[in-house]
Amino acid sequence: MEVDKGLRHILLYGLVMAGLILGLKWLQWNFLIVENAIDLYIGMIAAIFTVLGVWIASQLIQPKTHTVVVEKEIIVHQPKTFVLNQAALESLQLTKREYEILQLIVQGYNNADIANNLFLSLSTIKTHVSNLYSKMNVKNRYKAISLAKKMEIVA
Amino acid sequence: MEVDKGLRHILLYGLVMAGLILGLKWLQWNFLIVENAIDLYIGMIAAIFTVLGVWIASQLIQPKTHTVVVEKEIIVHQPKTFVLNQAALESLQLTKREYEILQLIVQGYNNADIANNLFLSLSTIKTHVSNLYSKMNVKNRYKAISLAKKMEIVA
DNA sequence: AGAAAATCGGTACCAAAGTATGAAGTTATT
DNA sequence: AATAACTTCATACTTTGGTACCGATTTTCT
Repeated sequence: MEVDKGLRHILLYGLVMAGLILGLKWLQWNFLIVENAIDLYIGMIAAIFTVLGVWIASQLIQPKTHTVVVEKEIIVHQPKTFVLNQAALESLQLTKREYEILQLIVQGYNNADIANNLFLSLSTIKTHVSNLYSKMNVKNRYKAISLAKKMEIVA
Repeated sequence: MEVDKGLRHILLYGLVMAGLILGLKWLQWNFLIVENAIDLYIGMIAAIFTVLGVWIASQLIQPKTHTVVVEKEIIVHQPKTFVLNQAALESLQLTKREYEILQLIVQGYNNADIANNLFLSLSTIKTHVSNLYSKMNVKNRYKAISLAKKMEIVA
């Protein structure tokens, strides 16, 4: 494509040149150019070839490419990957055990299961859970679960 | 800026022209151009002004801008819009009341709240809830909530 | 070393959740 | 009209969850 265009231009230029030379020859022999009229003749040639040069340049100048970046939104129905909200977790001032138990509560374990899981007595779990609720300012596991998820402190 | 540049070019062009004319005059009077050498002379002028034309054009012609649009993909995480899984819901064979109560349970209501909400007695709610759990094959509300959400039968 | 916090455990008590069973009225469906 | 399913309510009971105390270690921090 580019090469074809270049070739076409070169051929066109050659033909225009040939035509002009012939035209000039004709002018030269038929109009008995006087010595004093040589300036006018040269001026004509200068003007014609200037215009030719302008035309050539206009053909050869490459267009500037202007890149426009358009943002295309891709909506993905994908669960947000869990990122622990460290600040929120610290704001609750939970102990390690309390946080550990909270995570088990979120997973749906009951107190007895948690006790067995951690090799602790049921009373201990109850104590921890109760303290946990106090710190979270909730009154039952369901509220604790919702809050913990909303605060992004559990997966 | 644009105007200044245009003016500069016009002045430059004038000066170049003046210089060329002087040069040509000098060539004309000092080299005793023979009649037969007129073709060479004209050729020179043609070439010089062609180049001049190209130069002028290259300076003045604004390159055409070719706009290229590039799409940049941006992933947007959007919470899944709830779509009821009708088939899953029907597979449980819940009654209207049971499903209604399930929805309230998912929203975190306790049995007493549900009773007040539906203007029913606590015993009635307990009965419905118990039957509901039997059909869902779970033993408490937390499991019922997780299952209902997993089955996509509640928002 | 001493104080404070965290951990573990217990008892007692109450509230809520859940099960089992029965009964009576209503609504569909054949 | 008869049957089945649904709805409502009640009683009695068991389990689980939650609170309020308490005491005894262990760990952490100053």
